[in-house]
Amino acid sequence: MSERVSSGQPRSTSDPVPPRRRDAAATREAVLLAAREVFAELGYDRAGIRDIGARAGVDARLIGRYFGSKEGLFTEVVDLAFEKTMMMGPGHNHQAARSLLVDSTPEPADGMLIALRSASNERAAAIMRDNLERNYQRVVTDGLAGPDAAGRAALLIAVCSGVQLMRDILGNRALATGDLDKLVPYLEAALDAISATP
Amino acid sequence: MSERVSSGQPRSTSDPVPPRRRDAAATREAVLLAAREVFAELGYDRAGIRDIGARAGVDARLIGRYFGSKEGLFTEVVDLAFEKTMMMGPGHNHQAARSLLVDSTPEPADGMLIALRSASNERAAAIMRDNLERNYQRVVTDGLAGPDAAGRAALLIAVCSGVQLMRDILGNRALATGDLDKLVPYLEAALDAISATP
DNA sequence: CGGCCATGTCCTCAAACGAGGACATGAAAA
DNA sequence: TTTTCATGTCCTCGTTTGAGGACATGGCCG
Repeated sequence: MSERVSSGQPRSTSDPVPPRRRDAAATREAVLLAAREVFAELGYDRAGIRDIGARAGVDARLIGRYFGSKEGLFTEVVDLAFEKTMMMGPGHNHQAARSLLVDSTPEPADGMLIALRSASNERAAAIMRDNLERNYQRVVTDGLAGPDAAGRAALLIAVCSGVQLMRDILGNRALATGDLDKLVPYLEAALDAISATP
Repeated sequence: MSERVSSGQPRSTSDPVPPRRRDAAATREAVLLAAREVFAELGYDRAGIRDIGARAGVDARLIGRYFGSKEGLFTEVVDLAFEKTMMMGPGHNHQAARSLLVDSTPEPADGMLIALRSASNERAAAIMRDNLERNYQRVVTDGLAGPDAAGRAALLIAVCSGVQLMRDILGNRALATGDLDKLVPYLEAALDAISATP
């Protein structure tokens, strides 16, 4: 089965500093960071507040006090995760295609990973939809000229989401091995076809 | 394995409690149909064998006897769901784009819906990846000329998956309302950019 | 016509989940 | 220094999940 976080190893992967006693802000931050990791790995449903608390080195009950509920925590995590994301549109498509196909670390696309793995939950999907439209999609829309900018921005995000789904979540072999560089021009052309002003 | 369906009509959506006699084949069929619906609605994790059994009008325990486990049932459902799916590639892209954007019923894309909603589970993802590569992706690949046909087929499927994710699962408003017909040419052009022989 | 095995139904179990209230404690305020 | 309240910890509860074994029953074969 998947690895369980041991109670004796409470430190987050990016938080190597142990001496934190009573500091609400630092605790909140540690919980948010751990939650972001766990949500990205397991999705909303499979991520448990016990896992998150253990990874943050914090009692699970504290999450309820700070964020109200698991759903409240998820909302804040999604806010953070979509703050800086991969850009698309004219002038960005080559980099986006490369980033999606050949780069191995999906670090900046953290938000999308959370979205893909949490899509099965209706409440989580609604939270992500609102945040996506209000922040990320808005930025992409602003970068587009021509008619139907909002719809085309949604298409661009959809294309990138689909590639990431097939590659990182389903683990499709055609997108995991071989000459992925050869596929970059195709994906780039597809993005250009949507973002180019007609 | 008798082929008759004497004890009832083919099960349909929201079938409450049909009178079931003793017919193993019909029972299997009813369970598979109900499971396909429930998996498409809720995804692998949230779908319970109790739900499936209730919708099929069958004791939940019977599922364990017929299919071994929930995972075994899922495997058979995925086999069925990808049997006939939306076609992509040269000559199909306009119809595919229309089907994804303006058609409201995602009935033929049943398999993709299951895939999108079950992506969070690693075991389910592996089952779908295998089936997708072995059946659906293979057909799309055969319809493509030129180099890197397998990778480009994966890209085509990825694009369509992404659109369906944004539209049907996340419920993005830019892809749910308004003049979706105006977006069809963009999506079609994107698909063409991938499937056209360079 | 009668036996019998496939078919269907019921029970339970162990584990994991989210959420909540009572209590200890340390760090800042007076 | 003393007070005090935010901060952190532990407990339980009720629910739901997937899975398994024992028993009733009915349709087909002998």
